[in-house]
Amino acid sequence: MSARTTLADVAAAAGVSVSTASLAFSGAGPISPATRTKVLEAAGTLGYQGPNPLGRQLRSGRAGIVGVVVGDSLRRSFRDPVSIQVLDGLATSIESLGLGLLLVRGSDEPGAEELNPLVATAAMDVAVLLWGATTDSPVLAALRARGVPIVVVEGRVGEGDALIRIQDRTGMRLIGEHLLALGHRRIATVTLPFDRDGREGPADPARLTHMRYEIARRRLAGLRDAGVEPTVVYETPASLVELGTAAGRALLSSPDRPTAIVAQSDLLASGVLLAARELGLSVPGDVSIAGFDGLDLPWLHPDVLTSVHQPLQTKGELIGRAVADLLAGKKPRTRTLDVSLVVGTTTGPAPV
Amino acid sequence: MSARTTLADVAAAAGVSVSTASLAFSGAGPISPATRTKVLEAAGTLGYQGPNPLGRQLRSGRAGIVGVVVGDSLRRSFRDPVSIQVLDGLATSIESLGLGLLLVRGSDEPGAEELNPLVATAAMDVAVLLWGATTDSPVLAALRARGVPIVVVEGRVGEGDALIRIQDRTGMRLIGEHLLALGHRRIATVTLPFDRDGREGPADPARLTHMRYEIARRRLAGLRDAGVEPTVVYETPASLVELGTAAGRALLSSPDRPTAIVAQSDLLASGVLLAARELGLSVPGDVSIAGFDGLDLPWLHPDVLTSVHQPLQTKGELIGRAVADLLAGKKPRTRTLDVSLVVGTTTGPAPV
DNA sequence: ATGAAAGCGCTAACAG
DNA sequence: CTGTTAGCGCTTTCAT
Repeated sequence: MSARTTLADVAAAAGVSVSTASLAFSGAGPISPATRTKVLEAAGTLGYQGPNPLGRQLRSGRAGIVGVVVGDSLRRSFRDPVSIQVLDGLATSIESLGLGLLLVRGSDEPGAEELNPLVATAAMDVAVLLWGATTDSPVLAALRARGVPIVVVEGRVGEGDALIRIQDRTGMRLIGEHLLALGHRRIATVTLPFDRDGREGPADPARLTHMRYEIARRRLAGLRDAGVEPTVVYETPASLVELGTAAGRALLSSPDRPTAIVAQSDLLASGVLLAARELGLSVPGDVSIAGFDGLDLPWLHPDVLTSVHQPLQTKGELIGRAVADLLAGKKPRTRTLDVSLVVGTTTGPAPV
Repeated sequence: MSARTTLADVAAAAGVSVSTASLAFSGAGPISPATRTKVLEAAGTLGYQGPNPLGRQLRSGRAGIVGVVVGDSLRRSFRDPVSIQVLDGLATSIESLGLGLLLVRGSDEPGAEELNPLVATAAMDVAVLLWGATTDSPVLAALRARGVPIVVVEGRVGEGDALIRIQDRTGMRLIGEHLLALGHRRIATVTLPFDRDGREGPADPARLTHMRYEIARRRLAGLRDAGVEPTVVYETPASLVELGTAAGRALLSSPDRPTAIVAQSDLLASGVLLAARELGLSVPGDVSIAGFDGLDLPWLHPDVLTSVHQPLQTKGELIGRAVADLLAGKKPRTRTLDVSLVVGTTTGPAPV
C-alpha cells in the first residue's frame, strides 16, 4: 500500500538486521536461502515493494537515469521519424542497462535564453544531446559544469564528450556522383536548417558562411565533394514535408528549372516530390529527386525515393553503448556509422 | 568539475553552518542578504553547482519525476502523431511544474509477460499510462502495489486513478449522423485494435465481443448510437497509414462496395483514401471517407479529411493538471474533453 | 538570523 | 552467514 513501509520494518518483522534484509533483496552478498525467504515473506505480509529507489540512489551515488536532451519542443523533435527511430533504439539499449530515460527539453539558443532548469537540477548519470549540439550551447555548458558525462549525436563536441555520427558527407557525395553519372548538370539542393533562426528560402553567399549546424554543413560539403556546385541552395527551417513542398514549388516553377533536386532529408525530398506531382512534372522524366535517411514512406506509392540510408536503430544502440562506456569510466570516443546509397524510382537520366 | 563538492564544503568555505548554506540555495527560510552572497560566492569559487538532487530527493521523499508509460515499443507509440502531440502538451505542463518526464516502455500483456523492471523500481512520484490501459494490465498492478498515484489516458481505471479522455462516442455519433444525412446507407468502418493480438481483417460477431481496448469499443458504439450498423467492421492492429490502405483495398474492391468508410483514426482514414485513389475511385463521388483525431495532413493535398477533432495539446495539459492534483493530494477525477466534427472534402452525398 | 542535531532509506565495510 | 557501524547529501525542526 502506501510507500511508508521501509526496509527496517521488514527486517524487524523478519527478525533480522537491516543489512541482512538488504542482501535478501539485492542478492549482492552471501545469505542463507532460509533467511532470504523469511525476509521475502515478511515483505509480502507488510506489502513492501522492494527498496525505495531514492535511498538506494543516494547511497550508491547513481540515479540510474540517462537524461536525453531533445530540441526545444518535443512535438517538433518527434514529428521527425528519424528522431523517433533513434530514440527507440536508444530506449531499448538504455533499458537493457537497467537505466531510465529522462526526457528533457533543452532549448539550444546561445545567449540570454532561459535554460530549462531541469538541465541543471534533474538527477542524471549521463546526458545525451540528441541533435544539433553546437559548441556554444548553454545546455552543454550547464551539463559540463555539473560534471555530467555527455554523449553528443551529430554535433560538435568538446574534449571529453563522446560523439556518435554517420558518414553523411560521404553519403551526399554518393548521391552527387549518382546524379552526375546520370548526366545531370543543373542540380539544386534543399537543406536542413543552418541555424535556429528559422530562415527559409535560397541562401545567398553570405548566409552560406553562417552554418552553425553540422548536419547541413556536412551534407552540403558532401555534394561539393562529388563535384556538384548546386544551382540553388534552398534552406528550410526544419525537416518537414510541407517545407519541402514549398521549396519544391519555388525551385520547380522557376524559369531555369533544375533537372535534379537533392534534399538533405527524406521528409524534405517527399515534399519536393509532392510539389513535382502537383506541377504535373514527371519524376524522374522531367526532374530527379533524392533524399537522405532511408525512411520507409509508403504513402509516396508508387514512387520509392532514392536516398542514402543510415542505420537509425543501430545509431540508437550505439548511443546506448557510449552511455554504458561513460558510466564505466571509459574514455569518450567518437564513432562514425556507415551509410549506403539506395537507388529508388525517383532518379533517372537527365532530360535532353 | 567533479561532483565531489558538497554543501558541507561550501558551508565550511563560507564559514557558516550547513543548514544556513542550504537556506542560501533554497531561499526557504530567513537569511541575511550578506550571508547569502557569502555562501553563493564560496559556491562559485568551489565550482559547486547547487544541491545534489539525490540528497534533496531522499530528504524530501520526492523524486520530482513523472513516469510516463507508453506502449511496448517507443517506435510504435511515437509513429503516431496523436501520441506525439499529447506527449508534447504533457511534457510542457510537467516541465512547468518543475518535474521531469521519465519515459518508460511498458508492455501491456496480461499473463506471463515479463514486466519492464523500471515500472517497479524507477523513482517516480506519479505515473501516467498513456494509452490502452486495461484493468488486467500488469503495469497497472505493479504501480498500484508501489502506491504510486496513477493517471490513465483513454482506458479503464480502477478506484483511485485519475482518468483523462475525450468524448469519442459522441464524436463518432456525429460522423454517423453526418453520413446518414448525406444519404449513405452502406457504411463500413475501419477500427483500431480490439486487443493486443495483432488481428487484421473483418471482425466476425464472436470477435466483436472481445474488445479489450476502450477506444475501439467506444468509437464503434458511437457509430451505432447514430443508427449506423456497419456493413463491415474491419479491424486493424495499429493506427498506421499502410494498414488503412490494406483495409481500404479490401473494402473498396469487394462486390458490394460501401458508399462510405469511417475510420477510427485519421491515419487509417488516410490509408483508405490512398487506396481509393489507387483504385481510381472518386472521393467523395464514389465513396466518402471520414477519420478521427483532426490531424493536419498536408500530404493528402488537395483532399482534406472529414474528421472529428480532439484537442490533443489540451489533453496533454490536462494530464499535467491531473498529475499536479494527485501530487497535491487531491482526489483523482475523471475529465472528459469535448470533440467537434470538422467536415472536409472527403465526404459528400451518397452516389445514386 | 544562524546553528546543532536528527534523520530521509538504503548499502557497504568490517567484524563477529 | 549475519549483525554493527557509518555514512551518501540534504532539509528541517528546534533552540539559541
